[in-house]
Order: sequence, then structure tokens, then C-alpha cells
Amino acid sequence: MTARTPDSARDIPEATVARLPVYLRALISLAEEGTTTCSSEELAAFAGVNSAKLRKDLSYLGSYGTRGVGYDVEYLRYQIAREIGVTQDWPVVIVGIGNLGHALANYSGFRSRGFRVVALLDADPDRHEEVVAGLDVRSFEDLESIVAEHDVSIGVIATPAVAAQSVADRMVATGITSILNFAPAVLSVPDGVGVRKVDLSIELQILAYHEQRKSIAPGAGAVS
Amino acid sequence: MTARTPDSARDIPEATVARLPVYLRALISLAEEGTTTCSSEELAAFAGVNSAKLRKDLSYLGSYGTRGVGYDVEYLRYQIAREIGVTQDWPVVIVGIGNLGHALANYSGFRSRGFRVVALLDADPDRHEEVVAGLDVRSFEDLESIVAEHDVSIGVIATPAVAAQSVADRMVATGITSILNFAPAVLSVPDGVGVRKVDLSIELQILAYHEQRKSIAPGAGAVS
DNA sequence: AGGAGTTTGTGAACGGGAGAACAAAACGAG
DNA sequence: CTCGTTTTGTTCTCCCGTTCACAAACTCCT
Ligand SMILES: NC(=O)c1ccc[n+]([C@@H]2O[C@H](COP(=O)([O-])OP(=O)(O)OC[C@H]3O[C@@H](n4cnc5c(N)ncnc54)[C@H](O)[C@@H]3O)[C@@H](O)[C@H]2O)c1
Ligand SMILES: NC(=O)c1ccc[n+]([C@@H]2O[C@H](COP(=O)([O-])OP(=O)(O)OC[C@H]3O[C@@H](n4cnc5c(N)ncnc54)[C@H](O)[C@@H]3O)[C@@H](O)[C@H]2O)c1
Repeated sequence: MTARTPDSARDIPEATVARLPVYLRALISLAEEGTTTCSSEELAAFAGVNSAKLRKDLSYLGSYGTRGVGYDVEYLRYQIAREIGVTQDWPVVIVGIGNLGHALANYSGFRSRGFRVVALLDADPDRHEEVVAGLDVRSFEDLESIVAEHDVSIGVIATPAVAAQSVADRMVATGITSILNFAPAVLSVPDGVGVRKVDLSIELQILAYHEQRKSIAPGAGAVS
Repeated sequence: MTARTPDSARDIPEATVARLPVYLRALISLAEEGTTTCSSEELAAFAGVNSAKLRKDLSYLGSYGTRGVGYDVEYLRYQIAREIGVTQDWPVVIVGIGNLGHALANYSGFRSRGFRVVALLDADPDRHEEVVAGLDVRSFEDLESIVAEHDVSIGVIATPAVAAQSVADRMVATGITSILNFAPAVLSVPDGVGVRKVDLSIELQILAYHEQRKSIAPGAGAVS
């Protein structure tokens, strides 16, 4: 029987980590509509998951519920936000201010979810005259100084696929340790650097696969 | 020993389905640079996965490789495209032509990956004067007729979260059976309708979680 | 105070996916 | 034709995640 690490530094399964933001969003919705307490059943329905899974997920954080009663919405909301690390804002830089970069820069949802866009960078000098969402579009060469100035550790890549790896390399060199990549390219980064990708076309192709099966073999199941 | 279903209709694991598009992308890259044959090792490196996993994934589709030689790039590319169902274009409608909807409409990558945007819809009448990427922005009321005319089965939701469920309901009512949802909301749809979500803020929050852990407990691992 | 009714937290069973390891198959050299 | 080399396809094992089911804990009512 190994002694458990005192308080934090518990090992939360990756699958659970991916769902915590969903629970957080559900709790914020509940709080906004005035709910002060909720059961695991209610919260699970709001988050679109099984209630047993929800309870197990929350149990990794600690015992924040009350048996026979449920969870205090505001309290649990804070605990999850703290666990994720979004009680303060994370500074973020976006590289590649094209179609997608503009949309991201203009997206107001970041701010309320724990992120603050501190700079927009693009390699194309023609872009540098633009102001998007109140921020100057700056030269990619300014990356180092911006990262240093704002202590940025999260970067977003919205450049064409061919440029993605070199942008990632440059980000890593400046000290960025988490990258969100929208370009359809596999990034190679050193250990210790986190990468997540969002690939729109892949999502559509997965839907297409199931769609095709529906027409071939009627009675095929739904998509998760 | 149960007789296997003759040819297609094999049961491909969901995890494999999600990787097939990545392999397809890698094969297209290889083909573009003139490679005609590749080993599982090479292709796996290109796709960013383990070669054993790649081979197992491909084995669900059939035996398309040659032992001692490898895979024919063009042939495998076609087989995967056929399995996914992107040998012909799928008509797609996008609902909600705001920041994100504009970016999606202007994205040229869809076309080459098996999708064709046939209509852009928005509830706001002010938007209806706009032309985006060569398409008129039309009234959401036109959904039925457009879906019927083009035989659309895939819809993309890029509206605010509050509108997402009602848009989804309307889509389902018109016969759409696959939905890609960008709004931060859990959609409830009937069985047989596929839903996938892309939530930017969730991706960033997952990165933030690991980022926070790095600073608390140095030596924590990387993100998958 | 005690019992009935709720709801959490978790142990245990189960299923699916990841990776190692190897036999089977193809090819080329001699 | 035979042997050695290469690389696939598959089997086996392990691990992670999901789900069930239930004891423990709390509230409320009498
Ligand atoms: N637009 C979408 O809806 C969409 C959807 C899915 C994926 N994507 C992917 O997102 C990425 C961006 O898409 P987009 O439509 O905005 O493309 P885009 O061409 O409109 O914009 C790309 C921007 O990146 C800049 N850029 C190029 N090389 C750079 C470099 N080395 N450093 C810094 N900036 C650089 C360009 O100047 C340009 O402004 C692409 O990889 C695309 O495949 C976009
Ligand atoms: N912009 C981003 O980068 C980004 C990032 C992550 C998530 N999102 C999400 O994507 C969605 C769209 O974001 P956005 O920035 O484009 O918002 P937006 O406000 O710019 O655009 C929303 C559009 O949807 C239209 N709309 C509203 N209700 C509608 C309805 N019932 N039917 C049809 N159209 C309707 C509006 O008229 C508007 O044009 C939001 O849910 C947002 O949270 C956006």
C-alpha cells in the first residue's frame, strides 16, 4: 500500500482531463440559470455523459459532493476551474492570420474561458498593416520578444500546412510548451511539449465514413 | 466459426476509423513527392503513429500490402478513400456565417478532401446580401429545399451556442444525418444521426491543464 | 431518535485498443 | 531451386477506460 501523494499531483486519466472542460461548461450554464445545487444525474445530462462516468471523473479531483444531496454548483465549478488551471488567464499567441486566424482572433469565447490573446503574428508583410480585434498583426520575427514579455506558454498555429513545422520549431525554441495546431500536418516536437490538433477535414471524413455505411448497410449504429 | 460477411460491411473499430483520414493525408503527401511504394514504417512515420498500429489498422480494410515490399501508394490511397467514402464529393451545408462560418466557407481544403459546400445559411437577414466564396448567403428557411435539391446529408453548425440545438433539430427534420458542431453546446439528436463536435476552448483547456502541471511538478510527461 | 429515501464514491467486471512479437509470404541472389 | 532478407498480417498480452452495482453517508420526516 503506497502512500498517496499529499494533495495535488494526483494522476488524472487523460480521458477524464478531456471531459473536465465539458463539465465546467455545464456548471457555468447551470449557475447562469440560477441553479445552486445539482445531482450527478442532472449534471451528466447537461454534459451529455453517463452519470457513473461523471461521478468517477469527479472522484479523481476529490470528494466535492454531498451524499443524498449532490454537488454545490458554484463550489464544484471553482474546483474544476482550479484543477484545469483556468482560474487565471493564460496568455496565447496566434500565428497565421488568414481566414481562420481572423476568426480565432475575433472569437470572444476565449476570454471567458481562461485565455487571453496577447499577439497576432503573420509572415506576410501585407498583413502587418491590419488591426484585428484590437490587436496589431505583427511580424513573425517578433515572436521571441512577445513570448518573453508576456510569459507565453501556449501557441496556436493557423498557417498553411507547409509552414506548420517550422512555426512549431520556432515556437519551441522561444519557450512555448503547448501548441494547438489547425494545419493538416503532423508536428514533431521534443518531449515535454504538448501538441493538440484540430483537423476539420478529418472530422468530416469520419462523418462521411459512417454516412456511407448507413446507406450500404441500413441499421448501422450512430456515431459516438 | 462464424462465416464472415462477404466483402465490405466489416466492422472497423472507431479508433481506426479516426486514423484512416490521417493515413490518407500521408499517402497523398507521399504521392505528391513522387513516391510510388512505401513500407509500413515509412507511412507510420509520416502519419505520426506506431507502425504496428498502422499495419493493424490497414488489416481491417483487407490485405493491400505485399510482404517484403510494402504498400503501393496510389493503390492504398484509393482503397482508403473508398473505405472512408470520399471517392465522390459529399454535399455540405454550413449554417451560421459569422466569424467562423466565413473562414469555413473560404477554406479550399474541403474540396480536395471529398466535400463540396453547396449552401451557406444564416438567420440574420443582413447577412443575406453577402456573397462568400462565390456563394450567396441564404435564409435559414431555405434549408429544406436546399437539402432536398442537393441531397445533402452532412451539415455544419457554426452558430452561437444558444441556437445550436434548434438548428440541429431543424437539420434532422430535413433529413440530415451527420452534423459537425462548432458551437460549445451538447446536442441531443435521435439514434442514427451522427454528431461530432469541435471545441476550441476545450482543446486549449486541456493544454492548460498539462501546462499547469508542468510548473507544479517538473518532470511530468508530454501530451498525446 | 429512528427509519425511509436519496445520492455519492468506489470496487469489480468487462470490453476495446495499444504494442510486442512472430509466423507467413514475397523477393532476389546465386 | 534454395537460402537469406525484408516486410506484412496476425496473435497474444497488457493496460486503460467504461459501466454496473452497492455500501456508505447525508437529509428529512415522523
Ligand atoms: N479556414 C478554415 O476554415 C480551415 C479549416 C480547417 C483547416 N484549416 C487550416 O488552417 C490553416 C489556415 O487556414 P486559412 O484558411 O486561414 O489559410 P490562409 O491562407 O487564409 O492563412 C494562412 C496565413 O498564414 C500566414 N503564413 C504563411 N506562412 C507563415 C509562416 N511561416 N509564419 C507565419 N505566418 C505564415 C499567411 O500569410 C496567411 O496569412 C491551414 O493550414 C488550413 O489547412 C483552415
Ligand atoms: N470564431 C471562432 O474562432 C470560434 C472558435 C471556437 C468556437 N466558436 C463557436 O462557433 C460558433 C460561431 O462563432 P462565430 O465567432 O462565428 O460567431 P458569430 O456571432 O460571428 O456568428 C454566428 C452567426 O450565426 C448566425 N445565427 C445566429 N442564430 C442563428 C440561427 N438560429 N440560425 C442560423 N444562423 C444563426 C448569426 O446571424 C451569425 O451570423 C459559436 O458557437 C462559437 O462559440 C467560434
